[in-house]
Amino acid sequence: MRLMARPVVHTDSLRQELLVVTADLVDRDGPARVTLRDVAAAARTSTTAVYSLFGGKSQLLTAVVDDGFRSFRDSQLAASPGGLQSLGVAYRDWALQHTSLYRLMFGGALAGYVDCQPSPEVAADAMEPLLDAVASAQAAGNLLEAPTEVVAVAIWGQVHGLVSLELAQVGPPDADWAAAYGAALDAVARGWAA
Amino acid sequence: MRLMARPVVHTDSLRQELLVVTADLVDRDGPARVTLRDVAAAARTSTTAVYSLFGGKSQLLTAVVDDGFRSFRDSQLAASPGGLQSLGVAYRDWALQHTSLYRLMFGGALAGYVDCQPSPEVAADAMEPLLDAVASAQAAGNLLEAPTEVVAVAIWGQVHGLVSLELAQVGPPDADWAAAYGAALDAVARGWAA
DNA sequence: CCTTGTTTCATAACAACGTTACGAAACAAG
DNA sequence: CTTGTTTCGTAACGTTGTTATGAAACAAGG
Repeated sequence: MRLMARPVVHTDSLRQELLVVTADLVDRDGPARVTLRDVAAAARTSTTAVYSLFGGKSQLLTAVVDDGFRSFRDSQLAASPGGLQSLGVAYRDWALQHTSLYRLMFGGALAGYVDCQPSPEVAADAMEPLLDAVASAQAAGNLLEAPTEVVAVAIWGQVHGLVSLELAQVGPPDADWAAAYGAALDAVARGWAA
Repeated sequence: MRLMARPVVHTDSLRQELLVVTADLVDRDGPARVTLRDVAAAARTSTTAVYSLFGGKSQLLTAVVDDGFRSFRDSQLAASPGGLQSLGVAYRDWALQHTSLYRLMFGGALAGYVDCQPSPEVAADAMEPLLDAVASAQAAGNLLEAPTEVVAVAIWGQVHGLVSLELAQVGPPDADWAAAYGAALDAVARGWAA
């Protein structure tokens, strides 16, 4: 029989708590101002918990980013019935409702400031609604017959780029981002129409 | 007459040297691994120089980013005679040749990991070739008559998004980015055609 | 009930970073 | 040579991620 010792506190529920608390801090103060000490204090534990449950700060942030991609996929799934345009609108809506998380998800990996690249399968899952929409639009003869993945990646990039320029506030200071986004969605639709 | 004291070493040429050295380090090790001590050592000076010449690390990085936008604008200007498609190709070429810098320019601001947002007028200058190309294509009747700035921002975003997804390696692991980019440029052209 | 043994985790130490404060270095003037 | 002033390299500080240490917590055996 196994010798039981001090009871385990670094359990899976604390893991969840740490994820929530970290996501909150990221959303409130931005990724840069999130420290392990703050995370631990907010979860009423010590920094050791992060190391025993995640392995370190980058793995914690990676887990937060993965959760972000899952939440994003859910919102895409909900918008799926509306077709491609609806996916595009939902994309920006989600990003504007989770600005800091979106910035961490894409900007973090881009800048290389944290080693928090999303797990490939999670990112792939997030892209699935778009892939399906592209495939069915192609099947219906409404979309160009280029390889589905190529079309989907291209559309994703076009949509992501506008949102990320808007969030980074790079570009003309008085830019009308909503108008630009709407016009871009229309252009995307026209550009890929069969 | 002014009382001369210890000769000035923190001169403008040292400022340039610091910019070059920092850009080198960013390009070699990525923005995250650049420390002021390394920068100072590489420029054979002390960290004080960064503070007296720039004010701090964020201002140094901002200056590097601004230089990046200027170099980017030069490459866009060189591609200007080829029209919109040529600008698009040059965009990705420059990004792939200055990956770390590009990541810092856009990912840094997006992730908020450093306070290094580009100076607005420098970013605006970088966008000028695109604005001009859009304006003249509109004048020639080849492009939609939506507000020039809206069209330009939308196109920039579409192009930037694909490049940034490629650099961040977010997306399908076996994605054919070159193909996706080429197809996207064609789609952009079709989508905004008059 | 106390001792022993084992596991678990909070605290404290460590190294590295950005930043600031200090004081030596370097030269003009008297 | 001394004094005065400016300049900048060195060293100190506070904070960060990470690691090491030892106390806390409980089961088993006497």
